[in-house]
Amino acid sequence: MNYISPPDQQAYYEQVWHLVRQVPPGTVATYGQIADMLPPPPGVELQTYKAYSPRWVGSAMAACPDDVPWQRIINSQGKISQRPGAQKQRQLLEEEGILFAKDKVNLKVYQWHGPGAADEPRQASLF
DNA sequence: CGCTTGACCGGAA
DNA sequence: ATTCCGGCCAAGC
Repeated sequence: MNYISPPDQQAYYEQVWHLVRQVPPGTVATYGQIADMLPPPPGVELQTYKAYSPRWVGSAMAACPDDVPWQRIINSQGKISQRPGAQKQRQLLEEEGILFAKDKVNLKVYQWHGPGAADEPRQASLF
């Protein structure tokens, strides 16, 4: 299988973690979605970024600190990618109230819409 | 030093 | 719906 890594892996991972920490309980985001919310690192062509960034997000999840809700990141099909620990991920999501139908969640219902989206708690307006 | 192995995704067949 | 393919790196053994 092909693979490439971001130029500054650590810096990129930290951006991913920062974003994932904002995903609220009871909602999910996809690897590709998280990747698309971040800018391509310096020197990475957009095309290259689009091709590999979802996997970079996956790698970031594999190495994330304990305070990152890694379980809320699933694949673009609404399923939990096969790996050791997948069962626990599903359990954690179900504990947050997410329902699975035939091993997949309905993204139209549970997908996070990004920072500042309508379903997000928000700080009071500055005006 | 030389393998092996990765939390992905969209389009084509 | 399902399988296959390209994308072409770096850490760990």
